[in-house]
Amino acid sequence: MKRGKKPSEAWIYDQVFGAILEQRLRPETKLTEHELCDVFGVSRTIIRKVLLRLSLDRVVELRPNRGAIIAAPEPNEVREIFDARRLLEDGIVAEAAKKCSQMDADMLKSMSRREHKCIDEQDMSGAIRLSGDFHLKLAEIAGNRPLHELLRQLVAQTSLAIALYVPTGQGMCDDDDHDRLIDAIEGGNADLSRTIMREHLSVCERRLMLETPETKSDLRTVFADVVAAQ
Amino acid sequence: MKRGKKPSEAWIYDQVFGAILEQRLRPETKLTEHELCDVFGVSRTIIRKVLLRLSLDRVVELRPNRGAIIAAPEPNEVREIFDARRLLEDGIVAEAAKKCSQMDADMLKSMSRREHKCIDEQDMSGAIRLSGDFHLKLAEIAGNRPLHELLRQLVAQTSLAIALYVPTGQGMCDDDDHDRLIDAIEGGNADLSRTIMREHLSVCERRLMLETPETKSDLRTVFADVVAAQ
DNA sequence: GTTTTTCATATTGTATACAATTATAAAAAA
DNA sequence: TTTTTTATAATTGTATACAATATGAAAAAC
Repeated sequence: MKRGKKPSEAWIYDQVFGAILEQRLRPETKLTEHELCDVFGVSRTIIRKVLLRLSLDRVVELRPNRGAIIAAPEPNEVREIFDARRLLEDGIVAEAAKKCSQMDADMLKSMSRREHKCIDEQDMSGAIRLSGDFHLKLAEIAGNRPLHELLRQLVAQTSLAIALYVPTGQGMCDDDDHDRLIDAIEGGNADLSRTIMREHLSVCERRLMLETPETKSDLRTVFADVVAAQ
Repeated sequence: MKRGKKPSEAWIYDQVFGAILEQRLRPETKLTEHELCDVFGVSRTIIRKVLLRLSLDRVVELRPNRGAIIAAPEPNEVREIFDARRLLEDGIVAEAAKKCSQMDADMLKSMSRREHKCIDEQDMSGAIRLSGDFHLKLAEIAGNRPLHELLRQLVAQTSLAIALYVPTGQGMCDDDDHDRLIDAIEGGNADLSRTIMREHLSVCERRLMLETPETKSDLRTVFADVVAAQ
């Protein structure tokens, strides 16, 4: 924690969100207000604001009178998030392709380089973060603030889903979709950009182990064949 | 206000939002926490939560150390909101056309009737609300919860924009776009639905006036009748 | 042995007290 | 008069106290 000065609400938000990305905080984990107060050295007033923001980003679930837990989106919900992103980013990337300046393109390339570096160093939470920032930068280039804010929410939820459904250490974005996207955008090719974006999001979605059932296992089902053989 | 029992956070949110829609609260009006506490008979804790939620919906602006005021989106921002809605609702209405059941269609028709009734009775805030609900119902039919939540935010911002940029009493939706939309959706015609929706949103946008009326309101006067009922 | 009840503890929800900051207005200087 | 300064009041930001609710463990009932 920061020395001397008290940590800000935004900083605490980042710390908690980061811990979720790094899977140090697992889904369903209870976030007790008093514990967070102790950890960060602030009052419940601040912690409650952080928890409210996280809950509005659907990263934690706020249950009335029963406190906050780390959210655990069902595979079904994750698919809806990706559907929503395909719709939004289809329009965003097309607009970005029209408006992208040389400075914008340079920034995108720099972000992509940093992302590759994280992947090389096995820093998966860093890679998830930078990947999200890359997509948000496109929304910024597209120049529609409401869309940028909406995508920010979807990216936060996607980041949680990746942290949940991709085993630690396993590669998520070891391809170079982002680089191909930059080329298409830099060339002002809106249609190609859209195709790559759509395909990119679908590839990401398929990499998630969404077939894994979230619900608890039924013992009878699990041992059905063993018992039958008896 | 509710008798005896203290008003809930959600109810206060609705009251304030409703007052904005009905233009009893004008843009730039300062929302002093203590005054709202007096008006609604709750502590600042509750009022601050309401203000935070309203600010996240961009209906009020929360300025650090300087309190909350009713938001006044610039014409430029309003255009971005409509751009964003065209993108989202293009996809939403196409999906709704595919999935719309008879029960859904009946509900849409019922909502449209109620909307026409409000317009006939010059109840403009009611009409704005019902129009928003109609669009949100389409998102519900489309069956994508994240998209529904994102559209809810955009609808709230649009409602504020309409309340701001359309003079009181003047018609906003005196056409029957919604009814034509229902026909296309009921017939499962996705492409036609998209065309109507796109055109509908553009017509709404063009109806808005680009002059900014900025008279502040007095909180006690605005909520006088609500409090008297207690 | 299992379930239900009861009670103590822990946790969240709300109100309020105090601190930090900003707005207002009167007094002083230009 | 106009501007600057300064003190006072008003308002927001944060911490904490108290109330309402939920949790969990021991005792009672079945």
